[in-house]
Amino acid sequence: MSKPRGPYAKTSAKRQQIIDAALAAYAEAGSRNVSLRDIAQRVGMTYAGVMHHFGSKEALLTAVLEARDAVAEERFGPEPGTTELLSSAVLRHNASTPGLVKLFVDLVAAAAEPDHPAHDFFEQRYERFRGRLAERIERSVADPAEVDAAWLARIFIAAADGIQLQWLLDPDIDMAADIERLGGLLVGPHWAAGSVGSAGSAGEGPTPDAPEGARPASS
Amino acid sequence: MSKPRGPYAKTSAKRQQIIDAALAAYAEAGSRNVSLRDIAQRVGMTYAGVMHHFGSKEALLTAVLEARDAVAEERFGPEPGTTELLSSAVLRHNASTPGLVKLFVDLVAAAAEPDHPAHDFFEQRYERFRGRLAERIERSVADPAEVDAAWLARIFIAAADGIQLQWLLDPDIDMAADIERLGGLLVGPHWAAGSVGSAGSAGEGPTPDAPEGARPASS
DNA sequence: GTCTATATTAAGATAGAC
DNA sequence: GTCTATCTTAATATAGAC
Repeated sequence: MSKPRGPYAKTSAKRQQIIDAALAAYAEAGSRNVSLRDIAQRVGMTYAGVMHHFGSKEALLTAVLEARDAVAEERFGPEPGTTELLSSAVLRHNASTPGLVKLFVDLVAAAAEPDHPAHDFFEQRYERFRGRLAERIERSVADPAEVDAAWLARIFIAAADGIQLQWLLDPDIDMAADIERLGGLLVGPHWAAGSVGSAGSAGEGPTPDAPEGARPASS
Repeated sequence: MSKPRGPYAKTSAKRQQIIDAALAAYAEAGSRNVSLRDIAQRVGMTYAGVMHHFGSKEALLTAVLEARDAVAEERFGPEPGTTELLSSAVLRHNASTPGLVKLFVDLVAAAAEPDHPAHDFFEQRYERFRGRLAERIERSVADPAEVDAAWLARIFIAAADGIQLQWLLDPDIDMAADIERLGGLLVGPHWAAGSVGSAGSAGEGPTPDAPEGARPASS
């Protein structure tokens, strides 16, 4: 997956370089006003050169989001479920990169079309995150039989996505605090016991280092 | 506001005709593959003719969403706050028009950009809906001092928006049931006492006629 | 005042030279 | 693997007919 040996090493490096440039472009400019020509210029290439590596703009943007996921996966390790509970820390980090949040919303909206290149990616991504979160919820409550973990997972991810939508229009909204509070209310004090401060508190806990690309289902 | 007398009557009619055509186009095709030329063709006009009436594509699309809001406002009457409680009925209706849901998500994502033509529209729309919902929540609970109505409004609208995002990718999700259940859990049995069945139940209540364009903050 | 016709600009996609 | 050149489509602006 990382650093392939062989004739593709150079290509892979270029790809990563382009992805980084795209990431930077969206972080700075927001998703409007970002063309493939802009991105190409950042890496000292032409538009056609970028197209050669990704085939289409949508493929490149999907690769950008995949790259963020990969980074998150690496940081949190293989233990399933725990990453999702960090969502308030993630939202806190996302608040510093509105361009990337916008990229996510833009792409997921476009990917709703069944024949969109990124459709399968997002479908599987949501499925995966819902499954993991549900599993983690079941293990964190006293009596798993009393909660509908699948429903809770859907709702929680929905709230996280939706609050980012509102935040994009009104940056004064404290996304992380709102979601943390919801977690405390929905699954009780066990929520986020792993690393974030106690639920219900709206203060900004320590949360050592919010990883670059970790989030439950929203960018 | 409606049916102006004078020289603009014909223009106004044309505008409405175009809006209806755009609505139909999005309902059928989804938001990709819909160009202003498609819409123009539906009303027997050229692209430039449509442009004359709206000035830009974004202005037209905003007008479409405004028109839906206007219809909802008319149906529900002036009583503030009650409309929002119908959201599960609205979501049930929205489930039949994925193209329009996609239009909403597409536009709101684009409108996150501060200089986007529809930015102010969405900003005010969310502000308005949050205010109304918060007010209604305060009146529906036993002790208003014990709930943070503003937070509940943000979270509830966020969940409604977010669940539609998931539904676009997985139509098997029962948006209305999920949100109804959340309402019952967050603000208790008083929730949706107006017209929808008792909260917490995932069944599909009667909800006589879901109006064309009513929804709290999502399309 | 309302619309058609046309031109310009920009972006994504493709073909083929090197 | 990278680039030049070209094609297609969409958005925008303008001129002028009725």
